[in-house]
Amino acid sequence: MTAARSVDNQAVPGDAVAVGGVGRVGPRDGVPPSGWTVQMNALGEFIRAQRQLANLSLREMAAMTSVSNAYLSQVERGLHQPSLKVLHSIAAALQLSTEQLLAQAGWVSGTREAASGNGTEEAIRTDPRLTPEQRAALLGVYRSFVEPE
Amino acid sequence: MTAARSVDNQAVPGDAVAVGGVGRVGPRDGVPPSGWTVQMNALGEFIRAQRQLANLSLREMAAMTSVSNAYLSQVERGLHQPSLKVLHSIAAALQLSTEQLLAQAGWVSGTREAASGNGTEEAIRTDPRLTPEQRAALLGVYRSFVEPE
DNA sequence: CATCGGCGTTAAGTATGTCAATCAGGGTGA
DNA sequence: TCACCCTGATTGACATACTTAACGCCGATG
Repeated sequence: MTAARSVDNQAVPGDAVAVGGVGRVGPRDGVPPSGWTVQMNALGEFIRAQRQLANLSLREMAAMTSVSNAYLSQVERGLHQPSLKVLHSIAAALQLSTEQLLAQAGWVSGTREAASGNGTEEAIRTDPRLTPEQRAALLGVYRSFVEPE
Repeated sequence: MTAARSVDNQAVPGDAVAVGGVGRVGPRDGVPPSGWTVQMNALGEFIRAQRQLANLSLREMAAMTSVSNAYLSQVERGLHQPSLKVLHSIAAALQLSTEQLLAQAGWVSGTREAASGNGTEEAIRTDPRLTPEQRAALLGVYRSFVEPE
């Protein structure tokens, strides 16, 4: 765990995936014909991560998306493939574009700018809400993260 | 049911489908909770057009996509909302990108540029070069900077 | 004419997405 | 302690996606 905020992670018996290991999911294109459940899993984990990052409970998100918390739970755990409609609502609630969600699920290969990753630097640099000192600090942290050595 | 459909035979193209101009209202709405059949219709028409353009019969396309011709027919007629899996197969068969199909269906808003300042948050959250922990940490710092309270 | 084979559509069945109600656990305050 | 309220997870009922087997129509061949 070691997340900044203690996310009350109450795993049940069996406790599936700890968020620790995976690292990141790369956008891989192609048509994985049978490796399907993998994508559901990746999508679910991504959604859960985003939701927790936004400090939303399942029920809060359910209210925003008009999707039942029960189903959201199942989607996040990779038990179901959500429809377009649901996916779209989720993206809206998380303030993401549908494409980004789809990219995470491995469905859509495009996503030019998100893949490069240096969009973050640019965003920080041009963020009008930050003071120069804050900008510098944030950039420093970010660079220390992404810099290999 | 509701065979409000004229008996016109399945003559191939040439028949004007001009049903009074759908008119693609605007890229403004997200997903109008109830007005969503419009998009199914648009998607279906687009698929049918593309298929005929490629000189494919429903059964041929069914073979390529591993989706039954019957279902393809219904999708093209706007009777059903295909799942991601099916949509992806269709896109492949028509040699289109999934994004193009989704765009036609009106699901992806294309370029979502929100200059309202949360661009940084989004960039951080979707940066593939960050681990989940790093994301959470960076986001925490950023929020502490811009926090209004 | 009759038969065959292709076309798109329909009917009925199965699989899967989705919801409302409920459960078990944990934190908080009286 | 107990009573609350909120968290995520489960269950059973229903709606929708999807398939297989048929139908009616048309053109080509015999």
